[in-house]
Amino acid sequence: MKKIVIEEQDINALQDTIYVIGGKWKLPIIYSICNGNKRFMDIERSIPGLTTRMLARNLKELEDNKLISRIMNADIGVAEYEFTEYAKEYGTLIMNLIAWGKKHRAMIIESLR
Amino acid sequence: MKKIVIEEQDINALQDTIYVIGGKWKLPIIYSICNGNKRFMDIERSIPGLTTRMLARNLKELEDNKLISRIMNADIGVAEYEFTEYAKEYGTLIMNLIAWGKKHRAMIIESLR
DNA sequence: CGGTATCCTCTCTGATACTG
DNA sequence: CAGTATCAGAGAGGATACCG
Repeated sequence: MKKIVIEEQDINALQDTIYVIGGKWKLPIIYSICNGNKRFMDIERSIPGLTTRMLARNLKELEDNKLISRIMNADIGVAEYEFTEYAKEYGTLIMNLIAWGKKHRAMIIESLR
Repeated sequence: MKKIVIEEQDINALQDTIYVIGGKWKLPIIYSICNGNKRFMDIERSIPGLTTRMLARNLKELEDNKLISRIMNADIGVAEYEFTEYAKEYGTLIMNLIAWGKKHRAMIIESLR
């Protein structure tokens, strides 16, 4: 039986982590950019139900957290969004979260049978 | 340069994960139980600003997700909450999230200087 | 095209009182 | 002690119109 020991400051770090990728649209947006969408319009159209207001807000938050970068291409007059190298370093962590989510869902479903 | 590849169903798993430990009070509550608090009153008093309503609701959600278990001790007339073995299996993941949160915070602070 | 501004709704949260 | 019930406020999110 393992023992969990967490310090108070860790809780703050953990809440920060969750906040950065939390909310209704952050992950769908990340997913969309993963799939090659770079422009505002492309991202917006790739996510059903997402409004321009929420997209603008969430892109700004992700940018503030250095997970994506906004590059204004003056030549062609459009902005492009892409992942930062910083974001890419955390692919493994994301994968761990995904793996946990899948196991968790399976466990909950099993427990309801 | 690493490439991130995420499937659509992964996004759902990820949102589930975040939902389970998201919100304002889940992590402080987990932290409190970590520190040996087992009874409703003890947990409530250990977290400034937490109301009985939110504690009751969050304990129920954590219980629904099998992360904690509620044990009614009829002999002494009190309920006790404790982590499930299931929750303990994911200590490593929690630690990874904490580590990420700390590095992330340091990076953001550094970028603002 | 790539956003802002405005208004509205709805959920989450807070304060407080009450109960077995 | 361990909650539940009720009401009210704040903030996230949605619909739509407008702007450089």
